[in-house]
Amino acid sequence: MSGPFAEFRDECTRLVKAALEREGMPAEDVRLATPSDPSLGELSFSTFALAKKVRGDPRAIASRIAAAAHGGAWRLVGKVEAAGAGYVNFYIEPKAFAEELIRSVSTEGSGYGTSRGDGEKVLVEHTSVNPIHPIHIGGARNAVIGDCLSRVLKAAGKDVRRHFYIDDVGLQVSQAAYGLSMLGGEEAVRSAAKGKRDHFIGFVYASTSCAMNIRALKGEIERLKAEGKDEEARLKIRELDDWVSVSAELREKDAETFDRILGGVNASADPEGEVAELLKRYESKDPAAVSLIRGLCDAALEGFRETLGRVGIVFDSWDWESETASWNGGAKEVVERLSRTGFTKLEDGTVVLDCEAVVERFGLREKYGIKTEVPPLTLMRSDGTTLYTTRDIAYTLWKFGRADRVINVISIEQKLPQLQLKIALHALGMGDDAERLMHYSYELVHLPGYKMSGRRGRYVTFDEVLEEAVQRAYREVTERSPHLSEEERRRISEVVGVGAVRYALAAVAPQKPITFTWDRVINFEQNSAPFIQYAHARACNILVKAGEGWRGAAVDYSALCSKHERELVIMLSKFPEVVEEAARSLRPEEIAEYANELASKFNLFYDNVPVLKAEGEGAKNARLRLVDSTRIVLSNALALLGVKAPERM
RNA sequence: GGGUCCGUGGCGCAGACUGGAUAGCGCGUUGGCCUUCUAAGUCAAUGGUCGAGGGUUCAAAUCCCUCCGGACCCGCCA
Repeated sequence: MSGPFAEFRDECTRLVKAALEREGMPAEDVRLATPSDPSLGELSFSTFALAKKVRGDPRAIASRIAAAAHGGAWRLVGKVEAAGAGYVNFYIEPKAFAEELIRSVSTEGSGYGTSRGDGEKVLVEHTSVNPIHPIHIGGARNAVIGDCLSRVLKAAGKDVRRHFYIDDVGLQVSQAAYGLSMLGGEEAVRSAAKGKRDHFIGFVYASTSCAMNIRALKGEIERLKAEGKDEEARLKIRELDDWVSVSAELREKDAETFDRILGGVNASADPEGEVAELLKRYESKDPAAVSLIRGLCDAALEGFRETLGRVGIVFDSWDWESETASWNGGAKEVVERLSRTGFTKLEDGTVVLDCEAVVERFGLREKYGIKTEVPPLTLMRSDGTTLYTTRDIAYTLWKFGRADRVINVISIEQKLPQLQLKIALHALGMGDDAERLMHYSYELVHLPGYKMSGRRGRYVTFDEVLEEAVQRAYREVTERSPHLSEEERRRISEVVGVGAVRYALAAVAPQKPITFTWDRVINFEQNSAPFIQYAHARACNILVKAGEGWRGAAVDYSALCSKHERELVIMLSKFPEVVEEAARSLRPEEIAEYANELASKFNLFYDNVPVLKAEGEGAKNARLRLVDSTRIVLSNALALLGVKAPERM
C-alpha cells in the first residue's frame, strides 16, 4: 500500500467488486478513473463497458452499485453517488482521510513518496558527453533527464547506479588531441587555458576540425575541377564557404591559438593520416598517445564535474571506453566472437556485421518494429581499429555484469546504432540479455536559426545558461527581497536560477524537440521551479511565524472542510502513486507536472484560508499540520527533480 | 527516396501507453485584489473544427488507415 490515496482507491475497488458480485455481474476488470471535475468526487467507475457485456442499462447499474455502498464499513470512503449516464462517483471521508494523510506525511517526512521496491539493480548511463567540448544545452537535457530518471527510480526502490561513459577512443578525441599537439600537447591545457578547461578544449577541437575540413575540401575541389566535375565541385565549394565562415568566427575568439593549429595542420603532409595514427597508437596503449589523450580528457572531465556539480548531478562510476572496451581486449573479442557466428563479412579489409541477416534469422523484425532493411554495421576499420558501436557492444557486456537492467540515456540521433547494438547481442546468442537493455531516447535542443555543432564550435554551453539564469534570479531576488543579506540573496539566486534551468529541461516530455530561448529555459513564473520554490518558501514562512507550540497541541481535522483544503489534502495523498507511476513509465516529467499542480493548489489555499488567524486552536493546528505536510511534499517532489527548496526567497 | 518521432487557442506545454462526463495550464492581451500568514501570488474576461480526411466504438485529442507539415536517422563519425 502506498499512501492514503492508494488505500482509498483500494476500498473503492473492493466496494465495486463486492456490489458486482452480489448482482451476479463480472467483477474482474474494475478500473477507476479520476473524474473530470473535482465536484464529481475523487474517483469514478464507468459502467458502460459492463452494461454492454451484460446487456443492461448503464445508469441502472451505476445506481445499484451506489446503493450497495450504503451500510458498508468503509474507513476512507465517504459519499458514493450514481451520476451522469453511467458513472459511480466516490468521495473521500474528509476528516478520516485528512488525518490519515497528515499522519503519513509527518511520520515518513522526506521518505514520503518513496517505496521499498524490489531492489532491482538498474544501471543508468547518461550525459556521456564526448570529452572534446563543454557540455552544451543539448547535453544538459540529457544530464537532467538522466539524473531525474535516476532519482525517480531510486525513490521507487530500485538500486540505481549512475554511469558516465567517457568516449576517449573515438576519432574525434584523437582529432582534438592532434590539434592540442600543435600547441605543445597536454602541458598546453594545464598552462595555456584561461577560464574553464573544457571550454578551451572545445575551442581546440573546433579549430582542428575546421582547419582539417578546409584543407581537405580545397584539395577535393581542385581534384573535381581537374576531372571536369563542375557540379560536384560547386557543392563542395558551398561546404567550404560554411567552414570559411566558421574559421572567421573562431579567429575572432582566439586568433593566436587558431592560427597555430591551422599552421600545424597545413604543414602536415597528411593530417587525416596523423589523426588515424594517433587513434591507433592510443588503442594499442602507446604511452605518448595515452599521456596526450588522457591529458585532454582529464581537462574536459574536470570542466564537466564542475558544471554538473553545480546542478547537483553526480555519478557512481566514470567508465573509460579505453578500459571497459578497448585495452582489455573487449572490443576485439566482440569482433572475433561475431566473426565466428557467420553473420560477418570481410569487405576491403573491414569487418562488417550483416544486421539484416541477423534480423531475419532471429525474427527481430516484429519485435523491434523494423520495417526496412537494417544497414550493415562496420565493426572494425581496415587499419584494425574498432568503431564506436563495436566498443559499445563490449561496454554493454561489461554493464550486464553489473546490473539487472541497463538504461542508456542517449539522443534520438543514435537510434540506429542502438538498434544495431541489440541486433549484435542477438547475433552473439544473447537475445535474452538484449531485453535488459533500453535506449531511453530524447529529442534534440534546437537553436533558433542554426544547428548546434561541436565540430564548428557553435553551441550554447550549459555553463553560460546557468550563469545567465543565476544572474537573472539575483536581480529578481534583490528586487523582491532587498531586506535579505547579500550573502543570502546570492545563495537563493543560485538555487533559484539552477532550479529554473533544471525544471525547464525536465518538464518537457523527452520525445518533444525543444527550441532554445532564454525566456523558455529561465522562467520564474507559473510552471517553473521558482513558482514551486516560492510556494515552499511561503509554507515555511507560516511555520516560522507559528513557532513550535502547535506540534503537540490538540487538532481538529474536521476543520479542514473547505474546497481548497480538501483539494490540497487529496493532491498530497496522490504523491506516492505519482512517484510509482513515473518510475514505472520512466517519465520523470510527471513529477514536474505534479509539483506544479501542488504548488498551484497550495497558493489557492494560501490566498483563501487563514492559518495563523484561523478561528479556534484546533482548526489552526490542523491547518498548520496541513501546511507542514505541503512543505514536506513540495520539498520531496523538488528533490526528485534535483531542485533545492529554499525556506526564504 | 525509405523509416521513426512529433503536430492541441497568437506563443509555450499537459492530457495519448491504460478511450469515458463541459479538452486543462502558463505566457500574451484587457480589467480587478497587498492595514490577514512573502503579489515570483491570485480573481475575472479573452482565445481551441485537438494538422486534414476516413475507420473502429455506446463513447476518440487518445486506438487503426491514408494524406499534409516539421525534426531526426539511413558513414571505415559518434
